[in-house]
Amino acid sequence: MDKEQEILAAALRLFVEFGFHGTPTSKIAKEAGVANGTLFHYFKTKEDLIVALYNRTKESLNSYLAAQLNEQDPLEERMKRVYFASLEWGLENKPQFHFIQQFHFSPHLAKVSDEDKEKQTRLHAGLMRQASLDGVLKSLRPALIGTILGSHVYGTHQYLVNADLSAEQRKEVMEETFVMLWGMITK
Amino acid sequence: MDKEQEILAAALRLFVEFGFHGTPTSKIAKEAGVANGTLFHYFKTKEDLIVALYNRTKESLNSYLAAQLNEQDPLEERMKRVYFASLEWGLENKPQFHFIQQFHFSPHLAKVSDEDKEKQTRLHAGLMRQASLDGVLKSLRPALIGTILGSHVYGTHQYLVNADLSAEQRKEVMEETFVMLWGMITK
DNA sequence: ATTTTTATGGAGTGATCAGTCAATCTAAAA
DNA sequence: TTTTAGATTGACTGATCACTCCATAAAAAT
Repeated sequence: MDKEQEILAAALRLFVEFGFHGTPTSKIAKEAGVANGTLFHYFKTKEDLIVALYNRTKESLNSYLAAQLNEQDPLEERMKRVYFASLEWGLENKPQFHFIQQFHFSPHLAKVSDEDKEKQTRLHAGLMRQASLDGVLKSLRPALIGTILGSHVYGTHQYLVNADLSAEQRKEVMEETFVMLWGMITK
Repeated sequence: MDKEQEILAAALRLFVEFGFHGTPTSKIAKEAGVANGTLFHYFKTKEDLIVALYNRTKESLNSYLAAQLNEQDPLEERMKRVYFASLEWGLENKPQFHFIQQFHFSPHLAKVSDEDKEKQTRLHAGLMRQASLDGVLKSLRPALIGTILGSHVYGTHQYLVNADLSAEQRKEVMEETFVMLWGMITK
């Protein structure tokens, strides 16, 4: 792992534990095993570092989701795959998942460029568009469905993290909650 | 409004706009129209201020919900009332609602006492308990239902805030999403 | 009326932090 | 071999910040 990656990884760990305020850049550098100046060689400011960490984390999540997707599958199957994969990624990457939400309710959110935002929603937007064309969804405003879908994932993830269950029980919860979700948004 | 209230109100405004990090206590004091020392007379530390602000905000939300509740109503009606009231409170108090979520994903969450936590969940816990006894809910883990319920409210609120709709349209969305929610958690 | 407690002010302080800078190292290009 | 460009270091700095402290005023208690 090169120094840039080390810095990002260290920052993630510390931000989740101590918050943006609570982690000085000096501690990030020390935890990453690099000098203070090196951090600022890679990231012009602390805020740049925070935003870059967010963008790369979302990129990582999205490429994981994309890899799980089979274009031949029918729509419901693909949606289910994305749902499961999101939760699995969240369970395998708890700090990352937490960081994403932490970031969403911080003022740094405003610093994400439109271009990056578009990249980060492309996959989901595509699925939603197709579902709309197929006419399987309830005739609700698409944005409403999207938002509710997202919060359902976050909510279920939160439950899975807090109640530590066996692998089978977890799978069961995912199945149940997907059925709930699907029933909620389809005709 | 006394000085303590002024300080809390100012802190809320600034925290939502600039984050916990981005708002120095000196700015809070200035915005509240009090001296620096006065702030520390009421709150021993900045963190105390943040936690107190959270507790009082939740208290305000909960007492609003409690006021809407009619003990004679049947369970579904009471749940619907709480659902609607939560969203209405959130729309009337956007910064407060945002602050609550911002706080949830901050390390300050750990500083909320068990006693305060219990107070803040009492109302919802009571409704869930009754629903459980009545046997109207799906036989899922209660904690799962609770979590999903909460995130459904947050998600719907987020949509309502971003898509600025007329009062009737908002009401409609609330109706629709409550039906979705109710169908999802009941047998 | 006197004492005690609480509220308010604001200048002051030590610590901390984000970011700079000049020096050194590395390695690849010329 | 020499040059050049980027990578890395860590001491340093100016600014900022949370919090203190003491003076004073207002209110409450005696």
